[in-house]
Amino acid sequence: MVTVNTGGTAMPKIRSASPPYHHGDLRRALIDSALALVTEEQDWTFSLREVARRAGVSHNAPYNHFPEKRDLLDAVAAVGFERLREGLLATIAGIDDMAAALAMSGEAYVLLGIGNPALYRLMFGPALSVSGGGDQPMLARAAGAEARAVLQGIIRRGAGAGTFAVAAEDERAIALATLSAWSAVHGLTMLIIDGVAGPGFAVEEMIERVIGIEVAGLRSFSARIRRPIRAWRRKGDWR
Amino acid sequence: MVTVNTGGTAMPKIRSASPPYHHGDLRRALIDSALALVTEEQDWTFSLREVARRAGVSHNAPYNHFPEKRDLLDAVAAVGFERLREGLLATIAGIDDMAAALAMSGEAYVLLGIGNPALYRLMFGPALSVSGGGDQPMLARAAGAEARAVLQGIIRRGAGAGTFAVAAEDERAIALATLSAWSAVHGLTMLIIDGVAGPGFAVEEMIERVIGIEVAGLRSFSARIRRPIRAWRRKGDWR
DNA sequence: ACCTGAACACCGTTCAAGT
DNA sequence: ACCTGAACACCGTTCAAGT
Repeated sequence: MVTVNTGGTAMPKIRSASPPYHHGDLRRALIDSALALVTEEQDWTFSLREVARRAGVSHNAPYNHFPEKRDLLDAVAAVGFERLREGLLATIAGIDDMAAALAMSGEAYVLLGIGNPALYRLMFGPALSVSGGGDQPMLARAAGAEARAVLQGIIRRGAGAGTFAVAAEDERAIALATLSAWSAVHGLTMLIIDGVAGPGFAVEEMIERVIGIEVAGLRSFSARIRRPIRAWRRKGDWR
Repeated sequence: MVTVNTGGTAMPKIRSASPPYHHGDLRRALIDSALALVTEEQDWTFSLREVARRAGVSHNAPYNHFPEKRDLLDAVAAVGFERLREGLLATIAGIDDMAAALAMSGEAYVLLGIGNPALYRLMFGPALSVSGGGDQPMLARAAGAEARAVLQGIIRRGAGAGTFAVAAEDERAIALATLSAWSAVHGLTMLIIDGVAGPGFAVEEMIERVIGIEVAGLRSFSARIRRPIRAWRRKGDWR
């Protein structure tokens, strides 16, 4: 049905290094098709066969590039994390006040997340799930770590400047403060996507308040909260 | 294959009000089977047919009680939210210091969540997703709102006592502060479940720090963070 | 090395029956 | 009202081929 390059009688090879059959890069084409599906359908539960259909290949062609469907999801999620990281970096470029940088990157984080909810869910859903044995997909994990490193850099620099109540040389404290900031924006993003944040509040209003409280906490945190040990510690309580 | 009540020749009806065929309550049995599957397999992507098999009925029997598979997931998620709410209530019973109550309930929240990761994912995953038209499942939404109300009650009472920097009569501010606390514990729970929080930190350590910063923020939050409007506001940027 | 087509075991959902 | 069995269209994955 689909005809390509019918104009030429002899199809010259673009490169001498024997390019793959179909596209220049079917692997990339599959990832792009999957990204388009996630974005258009607002749903990450697409079928591998549908991705193949969209890329114009048989339903088995993907197995030449991804051992399992999960590996394709992993690659798609990695692209999402790369875009997220680039968005955060672009947002904080040239800012010297790390409290402002954290607030702005936090806002960008949430807006990016809710801008493509299905992709965001995919990034934190099946791509990261461990689910037993075998070799795990690792692309999303690595890309996610690089995105988190942007936040961690802000916290570290702010700790050095005295902006946050974190000892500048204490990498563990810096990592924990980063986890706190990440939890806040990740949780808010998820709650907005799930439609349980609000209702009756504008997105901007929720972002501003949640991040404002987070920044205030990072500035003033010092005393250790009493940590009550309870029967709930036993995880078996919740079957 | 399965024989029940072979001892009696005549099977007497327990109630005169003509009970359903199989169990006393197949609907409940299906929910229980699904809960057992989620808990044992550590995976919420079970098939409806498997649930039916486990309950000892044909693969179509569930359709007499749930219009779609999603409605069963909704009911299962609702049970999860009810258990969560009960856990939070039991944790804070008799506590007068609302900062301590928030810290303890936050700790209980995360421990309950990571105690059954697949159920927690199910609660915030497919059960809540809106996904277009038609009548939505609403059980999980309602049960989730009741669980959130526990946190909101703590914030409201703490606002009245001057524990948190929230005007006691400002219900909108109370709701936003609750959203902040919920985002923190929800985000942390998800990050731990996904295996991206840490690594190298004990769960207790992460919980204590994240909740400590959250409580500190709720105590000291006042100034409005400058809210920079950026190109990122346009959601289309992140395709 | 890369792709295709047939095949297998499974799934969600529908439909025509049965009691 | 509640349940069963056959049927439909689909899916992920495997296998034997083809170039």
